[in-house]
Amino acid sequence: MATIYEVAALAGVSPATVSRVLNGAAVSPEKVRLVREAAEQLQFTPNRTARRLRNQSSELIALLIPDVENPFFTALARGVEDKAQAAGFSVVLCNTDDDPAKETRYLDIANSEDMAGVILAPASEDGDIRHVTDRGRPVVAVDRNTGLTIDSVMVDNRAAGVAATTALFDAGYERVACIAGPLGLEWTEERSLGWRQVVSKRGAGETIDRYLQHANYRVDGGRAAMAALLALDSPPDAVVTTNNLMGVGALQALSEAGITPPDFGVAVVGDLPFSTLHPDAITQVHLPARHLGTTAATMLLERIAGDDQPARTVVLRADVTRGAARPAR
Amino acid sequence: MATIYEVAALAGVSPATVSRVLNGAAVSPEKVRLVREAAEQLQFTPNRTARRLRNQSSELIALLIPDVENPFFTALARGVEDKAQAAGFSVVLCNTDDDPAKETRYLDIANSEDMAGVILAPASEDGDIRHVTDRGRPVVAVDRNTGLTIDSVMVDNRAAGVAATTALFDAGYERVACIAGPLGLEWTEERSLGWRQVVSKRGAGETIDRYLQHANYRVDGGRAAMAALLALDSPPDAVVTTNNLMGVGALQALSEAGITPPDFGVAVVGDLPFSTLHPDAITQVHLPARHLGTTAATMLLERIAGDDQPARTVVLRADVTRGAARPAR
DNA sequence: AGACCGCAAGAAATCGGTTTCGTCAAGTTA
DNA sequence: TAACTTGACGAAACCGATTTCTTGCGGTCT
Repeated sequence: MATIYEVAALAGVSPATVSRVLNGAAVSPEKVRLVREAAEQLQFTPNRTARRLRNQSSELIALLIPDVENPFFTALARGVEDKAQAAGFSVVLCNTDDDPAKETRYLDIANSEDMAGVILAPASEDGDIRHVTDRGRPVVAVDRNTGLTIDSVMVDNRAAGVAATTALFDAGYERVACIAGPLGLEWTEERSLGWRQVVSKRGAGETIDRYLQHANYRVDGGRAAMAALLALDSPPDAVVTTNNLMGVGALQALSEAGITPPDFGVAVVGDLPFSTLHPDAITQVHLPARHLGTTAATMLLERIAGDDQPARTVVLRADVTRGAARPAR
Repeated sequence: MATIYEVAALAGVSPATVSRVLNGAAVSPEKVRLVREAAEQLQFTPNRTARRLRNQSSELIALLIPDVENPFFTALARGVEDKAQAAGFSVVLCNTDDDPAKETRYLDIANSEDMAGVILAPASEDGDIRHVTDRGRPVVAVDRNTGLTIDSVMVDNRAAGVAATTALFDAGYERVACIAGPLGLEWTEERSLGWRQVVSKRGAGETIDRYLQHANYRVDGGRAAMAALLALDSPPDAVVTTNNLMGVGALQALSEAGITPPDFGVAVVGDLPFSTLHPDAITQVHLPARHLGTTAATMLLERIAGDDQPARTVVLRADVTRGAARPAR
């Protein structure tokens, strides 16, 4: 690994001059040429560690997400990456597993690695985000809220729940259930509130609470909840799931019971990844995952560039592709 | 951000002593206590950049994969992460998009960031991996081969192709087609060779070449290829796809044509992510993605620890879950 | 012609740790 | 008691960039 000193020696100048050439400060054309040639010849790449120690900042952005295996978050990551790349930043992807301890660990790393900024889908509301913001490092929250007043990019979850549920009623279903995530997570509560709001107007009454299932927000949870719904005395004829994975689980359970949409209405808040179903059998409320990422990255880059206006919150809306109408009996 | 100097001043010792306490060198119990207290009081976290500059290495592992949105690679990433975490290393996930230029860029970054090592699913055989290995930084290739003799963890692709095809014949299908990736990629060629090997023994003869479709290895490619197969004069009654995404595409095309497995046999080399189908309708050759990751990470960590035995190649085998038999006509 | 300004470029300080080297004191051996 | 070993620990070098400080040269203004 050639150093700036070796380049300087070969070019017959001082290290300072080499640095100036590299960073575009004033140097005579003659020496610029000498330095360029020497750098070329030695295949010189500046050592980022040394540079960072001096500059106290790097071109690294940390992206903390709960689960790399969830397509929603990978799409978001792609969005972040695209914007970051274009601005000359690299993205470090970190898995928090929704574990506040892991999250804290990564935030500490972001600090001691002198990262330029952090984009965070927070595991909990009371994470140690302060560790980072206190040091003046910009942080943007994405998809979920923090307790702090920092830049954030959210989805209108209530509206998403409303849209999913409305689509099912419009398609002719009458007993619309909901598979929601665990209590205490804002995003899923908001979406199921959207469902409740529509059902209380257009639904069959009475049954609301029996038709609301809480599950862990993964595939197996959705599957179990769907099975439970089907086992009810008067089962629903349609279901809304508050995220993509539970949607997959619900469809699996239906498939195992020999039922295929649109015989049973299904609306998913989120995209069904790699679905092999006929695409318009199902209502999908497409969460703008990638857009969430690009927006967050843009905001973060602005902060890194020195923008210090008050914290902003951007709320994006989901758009819906409606599934088929309920077939006549 | 407190520095080691401030801690030293507060504790009334030299920075060297603080460093020794932190790194477990011999220091008198009394001073250890003083330093510990000072560090605690100042919330001292060592600056990783400075440490790295001195040590010329970090606890960072770069993982270069072609596509974070492909579940195969995210599962692999999880495997790497689990092992790395346990050993106190952090993983930096990088998307190469199968673009040799991006790959080179990230390899350069791995170098100039003084990363401890690299796990690489190579975009091409002639990438600039030398940049890294030449500097003595350990590199493990995973899933795909490089031209170089370095540690690598592979899948027995031929056997996977054979297993998928055999399962279909065993299930009673007679005209088994293959949807393969583009020519020139070893993994897909090997898998389709496995298919060819079985078909030439058990197949209907003649038609082999017409039943082999090449597509880009993504969902849309698989879908188009399946559509093309269905449009043949004497269409196949089953298909093998050489990866997961093309499998999804093929199933979509079938679904659009109103055909559902097992009426048409489908075997996928790879796992169908988030499948909503009845699970045993389809043959899946489960590639050990996560295991690939843990194995690669283990090998890399050994190298980082100083192991310098000759390059090893580990070949993992896939296991099969067989789909349903072909229904009688 | 002498004072002044501007610019290129080298010397040296700096970032914050780790590590070598040297010193000094306490303990050991002859 | 003198010579020697051992261990704790401070001073200073070091990692490789960037940046400030300083110097010296050439040109301009009066």
